Amino acid sequence: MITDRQTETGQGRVNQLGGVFINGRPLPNHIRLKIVEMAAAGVRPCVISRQLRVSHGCVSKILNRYQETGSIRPGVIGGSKPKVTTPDVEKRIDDYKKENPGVFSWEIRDRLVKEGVVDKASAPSVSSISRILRGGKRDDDPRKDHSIDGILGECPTVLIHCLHSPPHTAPIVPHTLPP
DNA sequence: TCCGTGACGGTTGAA
DNA sequence: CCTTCAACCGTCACG
Repeated sequence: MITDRQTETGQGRVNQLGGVFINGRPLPNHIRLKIVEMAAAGVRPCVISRQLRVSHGCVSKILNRYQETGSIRPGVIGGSKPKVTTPDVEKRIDDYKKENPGVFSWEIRDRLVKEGVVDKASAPSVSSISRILRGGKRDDDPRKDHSIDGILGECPTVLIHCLHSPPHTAPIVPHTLPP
């Protein structure tokens, strides 16, 4: 059985501060907004944490992210990175390297094409190959920089303006609907 | 007391 | 359609 007051749906959980959250899922947008609003208004993080009943670790993280990226939104969850090479191709590259550790990337590319492992047109770039050679890692991760910070309409001036409205009015969320 | 950090248990979604 | 698995989540506890 689960402790605390969980909702019937089993989704809601309550943290040490009495705040509701859903484990594994981002905080709702209006709370993220509020955190940034308050910080912009000069409220200390510890106060924000207590008042909104969000763990200080989370407040810290969200504020930090906002400072770095200018975005209120959580990162992109789930899915896999688009792969430029198939697992099969990666294995071949690995094999070639094992046979001849000093091999150049362009040589590998040539060989992949020559042996018909890949089509000439769709062959991985030399830099892709060298990346695979180097790390055995995945290709580079431009995921974060891809984030488009404009789409939310989260202009700080708007946030501050929100803040100035009387506390009893409903929080004005500028149509920030997650897909 | 405040806050940065990372382990932890969790969910997600393209491949 | 089902499974994988690396990405992110917020909370908690430590320092």
